[in-house]
Parts: sequence; structure tokens; C-alpha cells
Amino acid sequence: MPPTSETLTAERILEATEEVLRRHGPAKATVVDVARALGVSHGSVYRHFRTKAALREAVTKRWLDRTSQRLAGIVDAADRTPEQRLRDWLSTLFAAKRHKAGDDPELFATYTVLTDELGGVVHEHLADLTGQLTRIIAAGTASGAFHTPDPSATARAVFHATGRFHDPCHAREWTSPGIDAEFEAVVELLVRGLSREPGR
Amino acid sequence: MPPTSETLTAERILEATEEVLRRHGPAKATVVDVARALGVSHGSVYRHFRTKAALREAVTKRWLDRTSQRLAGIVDAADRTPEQRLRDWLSTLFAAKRHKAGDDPELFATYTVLTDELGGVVHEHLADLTGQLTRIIAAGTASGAFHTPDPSATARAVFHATGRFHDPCHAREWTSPGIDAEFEAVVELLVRGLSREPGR
DNA sequence: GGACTGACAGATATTGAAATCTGTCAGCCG
DNA sequence: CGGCTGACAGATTTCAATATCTGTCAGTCC
Repeated sequence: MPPTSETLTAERILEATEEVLRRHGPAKATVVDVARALGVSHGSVYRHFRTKAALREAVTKRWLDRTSQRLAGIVDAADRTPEQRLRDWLSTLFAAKRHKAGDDPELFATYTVLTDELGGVVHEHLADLTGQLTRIIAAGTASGAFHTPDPSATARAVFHATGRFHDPCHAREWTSPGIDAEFEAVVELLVRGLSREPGR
Repeated sequence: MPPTSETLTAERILEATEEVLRRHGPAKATVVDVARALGVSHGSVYRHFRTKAALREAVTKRWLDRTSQRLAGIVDAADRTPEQRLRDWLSTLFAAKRHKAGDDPELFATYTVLTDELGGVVHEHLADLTGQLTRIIAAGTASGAFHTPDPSATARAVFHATGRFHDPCHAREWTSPGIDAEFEAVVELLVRGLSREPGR
């Protein structure tokens, strides 16, 4: 609403877009709405983003990157064992997703729709996350805590096996009562599979 | 189309419903269509199924049960070790789902929509499948091949961890090139986690 | 008498005309 | 200039009238 006569930057447009998406949802959020929220004409928005799809892509990338960055801090925590870091990383990912989905279900649904449209950005995001996982697992392999001939493939396996706890298409299940126990059971099984000496 | 003057049975209605769903999809399949396909008035269909939802439920249950029955044969195969049975069972489940999704994508999408509506039937189906898994894992625990304090909870964990390879919301990914390797990697990790003496 | 029909009321879906949106661009304004 | 506007063409969405569907039931027909 405030036409804030500052310069029109891509950043300001992205912020306004997020706000419009939060208010109107993905289907009804138009670039005219975004321009109106900024007090400019929609032509100006097209100066910064070639198409509506590009704008949606940029705003989604920003949203996904916020999660990546939170997780990146766990990967290199030198004071924790690889197993602890793996457990932390998976728990934090699950908690972050569940938090996003629970806090503002509308906005979460919005981004779920957006990520469905935007194959490329999502693919990069997943590559980023499995890359982080690979570093933890490789560290574990180096220290002898984990045992796998191919940390990268194993990282993807761990990521896929925990999909129920971070993939948006399972968001509905994240509020069911037994979900935490289920998460623990899956992580336990995976950690046992990764460890050289399980069953202790 | 053929008014087949046989008696109108629930079974015949279910067959006609499946055909109408295959042709028209879930959104456009009406009970008037089903009646027309059978050469009767739609009032007659309501004699056998109280509501359209009940009809959809019955036809979906039939469809889900076909998968359950195929898998049930693997559970008690006396000539195979529990680990082999576990691998067989998971592979067969994946193959069956992928086959259904690939063969007739329209029909698969139709049933995916239906299962989304019908919480109860699907929940029963999942309970049935995890029950089968529990029996395999319990057999493995008894023979010393597997090691878990709670076969039922572990069965659910295995089922959830392999969700990417049987949950319809991942159907799109079942045609991607690396999917078989990914499946093997996840199963490998889980079997290792279940086994008392892995890493050999 | 019991399976079936077909007309009916209320709910839901389809349709097409009108409104809005996307993306462009010639021109304005500081 | 260089960022911005606003009118425009074609594509998409909305909305209300119209048609179809769901579920019921009194009545038909064998």
C-alpha cells in the first residue's frame, strides 16, 4: 500500500510478491496486484522480471534457499559426530518443513503449487540438499562411523527414504499423532544401515 | 452399450463403473453414465449402492485389493529366506504400481483422485500391506536374520521409507532413468539396517 | 411382490459473454 | 538518456444463466 518512493529493486518486488502470494494465494496473485502493492505500474515489474513465471521462480528460489541455509550450518559442525550431525540435519529439515506447513498453511500450499510448476529450481534445491547430506555421510565414512562405497548415492537413498518427512506431498500426514515415532523409527533404521557395527 | 438382459448385480455395476471411469475420468464419470452403459435407469444403480460415493468406494476397494492379493502370495513363500521375501515383496509392490501407472496413466490418475477422497478404504489398504510386511519381518526376527524389538513398528518404517516407490504422489518419478538404482540403494540400506550382521 | 422406471427438487457442472490479466512498446518526465 | 507509464492485442479468468446430475419415491410391469 505505501508507494514508498524508494528505487524499485528486484528485492522490493520479491518482497511484495511474497506478500501478495500470502494474501491472495497462487492462483489469484497477479503481477498487476504486485505492481499495485508497490504503487507502480505493472510495466515496471516487467523491467525486472521478463515474465510472470520468472518472478514466481525467483520468489520460490528465495523461499527454498532459506531452508538450505539453515541446514548448511549443521553440515560442518565440528563439535559433533557425523551420526549426530546426520540426525540433527534430518530432524531440522523435518522440523523446518513441518513448521512452515503448520504456521501458514495457505502460504505453504502456495509454494507447493509453485514448486510443482518449477521443475528446474526445485531440482537444484534437491541437489543442494543431497549435496549437504553427502558431505555428512562422506565425513562419517572417512572417520569409520559409516560404511558405504558411494556416499553420494547413499545420501540420495537417505534423502529419498525420509521423503515422507520433508516432501510437501506428505504435508497432510505431518500433523498425525504418531508421526514423530515414525520419523525416529525410519532414522534409526537408516543410521543402523549406515553404521559399520549396528545391533549394539 | 449392450443392455445385456442378465440380472443387475453389484458386480456388473462395478465392472461398468470401472469402464466408465476409464473412458471419462473421475470428474466426468456420473452414475447416469454407468446406468446408460448398463442399459438401465440410474435409479436401479441406487438400489445396489446407496450413494455415488459408496459406488466409488467399492470400485476403489476392488482395485486396491487386486494389489494386496498379488503381494500376499509372497509373504508365506516357504522356500525363500525372510530377506529374499522382503526384497521380493518390495520389488513386486514397486513393479505393480509402476506397471499400473505406466500402462494406463489416465486410469491410474483416476484412482489416485479416488484414493485421495476415500480416507477410510485407503487406510485399511495400508494397514493390510504393513500387516503383510510385519509378517515377513517377524519371520526374519524369529529366524535371527533380522533384529528388531518391534516388528510391526519396523514394518511401518520400511513401508514409509520406500514410499517414494509406491506412493501415487511420486508416480511422476517412476519413469526417470535412475529410479531402479535408487530403489536398490534404499532397499539395500534398509536390509542392512534390519540385519544383525551387516557390512560384510 | 419385488425389481425397475422416470419425474422431481435441490445441488453441481457447463458454457459463453464480459472482465481481467499478461507481455509489449511508443512516448513521457525528471 | 533511463526508469517509468499507460494503452493495447491476445490469452486467460470470472460470473451468471443454463443444463446436467444426485438421490428420492410413487407408481409400473412382469
